[in-house]
Amino acid sequence: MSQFWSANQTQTNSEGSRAILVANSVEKKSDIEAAKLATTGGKIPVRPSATVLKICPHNSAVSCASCRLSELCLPIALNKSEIHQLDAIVERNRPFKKGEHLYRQSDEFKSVYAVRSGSFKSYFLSDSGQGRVTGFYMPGEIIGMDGIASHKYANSTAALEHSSICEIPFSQLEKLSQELPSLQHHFFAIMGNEIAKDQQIHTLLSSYTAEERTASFLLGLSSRYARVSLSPTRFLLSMTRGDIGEYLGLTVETVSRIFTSLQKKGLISVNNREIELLNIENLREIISGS
Amino acid sequence: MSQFWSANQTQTNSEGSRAILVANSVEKKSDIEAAKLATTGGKIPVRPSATVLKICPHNSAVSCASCRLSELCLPIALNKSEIHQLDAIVERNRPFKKGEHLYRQSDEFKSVYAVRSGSFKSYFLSDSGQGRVTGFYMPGEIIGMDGIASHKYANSTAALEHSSICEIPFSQLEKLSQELPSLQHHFFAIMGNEIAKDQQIHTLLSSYTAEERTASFLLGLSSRYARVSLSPTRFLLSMTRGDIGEYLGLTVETVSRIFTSLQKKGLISVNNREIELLNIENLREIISGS
DNA sequence: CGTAGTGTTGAATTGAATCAAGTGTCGTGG
DNA sequence: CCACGACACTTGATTCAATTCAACACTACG
Repeated sequence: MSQFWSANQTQTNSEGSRAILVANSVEKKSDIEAAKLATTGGKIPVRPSATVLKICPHNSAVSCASCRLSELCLPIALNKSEIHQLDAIVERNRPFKKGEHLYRQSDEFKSVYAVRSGSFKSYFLSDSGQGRVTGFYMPGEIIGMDGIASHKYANSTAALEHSSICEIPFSQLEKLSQELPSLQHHFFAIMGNEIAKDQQIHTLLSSYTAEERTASFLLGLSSRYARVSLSPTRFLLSMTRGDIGEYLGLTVETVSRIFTSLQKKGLISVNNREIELLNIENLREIISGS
Repeated sequence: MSQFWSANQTQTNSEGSRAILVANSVEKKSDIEAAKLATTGGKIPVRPSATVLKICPHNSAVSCASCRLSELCLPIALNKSEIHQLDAIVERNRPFKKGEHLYRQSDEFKSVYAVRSGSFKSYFLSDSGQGRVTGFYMPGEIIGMDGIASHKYANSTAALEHSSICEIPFSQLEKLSQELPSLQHHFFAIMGNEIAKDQQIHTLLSSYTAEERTASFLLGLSSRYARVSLSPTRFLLSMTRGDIGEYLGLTVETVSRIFTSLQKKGLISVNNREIELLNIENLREIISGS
């Protein structure tokens, strides 16, 4: 039994416990089994659940207060009563199937979304029809801020695997931010972070080689997996090589070639969507040695 | 007498009036002459000035209420009394000389800045010493939002020409946003706009050719000049070819070559830093034909 | 079980980088 | 005010990293 983690999985800390195996396979497990897996050894205490349903990572009945992502997502820095107020405006939609769209380019902007489980990609379609991936989103991350200024989403966003999200109507978020200074502060920070991140990618795209971009991408994923308590060294890619290429400004073929070349160098191990980072130090050196 | 406009210049609408000639030359004109130029035919009414000094584009005595950029910059959508409150927290610093730094990478984040005149570039220095330009900023635009999340600026920012700015201490901006819903709303919009803009550049860098990037850059400058009532077809570049290259992910040589090639095609006319867009339609076609 | 989508690998091509040599421009100090 | 030096820009020849084209293998799913 292999051990590659996707953002759909609940990784545990105790050695004895195990986790769900393959991306998108969650639904194939029985609720009972999923419950057993998820309740053993989780870092963040989960409210004793009335029904097993509560445990499924796509379950829409979790409140912000009980969500295991609460310390990464919007509720950070809010106190209990404030979280309760936030909770009231969050809409927990039905899960999204792989390929389903959260919204499409130039749809009217209404909400931002927090990823609860799974993952999403945003992409921009140019007039000439070809698309470019502008971002990947993992649990705890916020989607849709590109629509705030123009009241229309600038990108389309689709689920990469079976995923679930929390919808936060923006006008209500604004209203609440007016009442809760720490929410306003935190949302400014979230947007500032998005800006800083986008500028890093600007640097990456304008000066890094294909190998540097790819190494940087893998390390980025790694630390984002770590953030949600999944293994930073072994994980499943939810996106295709094509998606990665469109994101990094490379072709599918180049991405594939770089993966095999990094493997030959002993830095990573690739098997389809399964990635293992064997030597994070040397991966870092690839980037700084530019 | 040529007619190329820089962000330092005050362009007027009436045909009879003239404007200051060359970038960075403002200080060489007498205050009297500058005053005469600036007061004739300006679109936005300027308060009758007690001293001629008021007219200089770098003059720090202008209030938000009287600033000709007020409808582009932060005060947008604020009413008179609100603008007054904003005014109270804005610090109008001494002008910056060409090359002077507003802040440096990893300085403690304290303020965001609104460009009042001139222009700035932000750039990121990697460990390996080489820098990459992450953005250019023109009058009415906001600088420094990359520092909000981490409390440290992620970039360095320097003046490209003699320039002046309004400093807005961020903690005070937050406090005021708490009181003025429309300020909060507008600042969310400004940040959202920065995010959308950065994602556009992501697309540009990951799929456009050198020619497409350059055309897109020129058209972008053009519409930003138009925003501040300067000619969208004739302007002076305040940045070097090297800066442009670092921004677009190209080398100096390539930028230079593309400029001459676009000139040969009759789309633009280049003379040093003087740019004229001769055929905006065809420039647009270069981009969409990707 | 077949088909569409995804991934790999190789060979040829090419757009932009690099290397190199020059001219042009600006600001400074004599 | 001019001469100098540093920087900015241009142009050409060569190289190279990544794309393109092409053929094939794998996988996953109805």
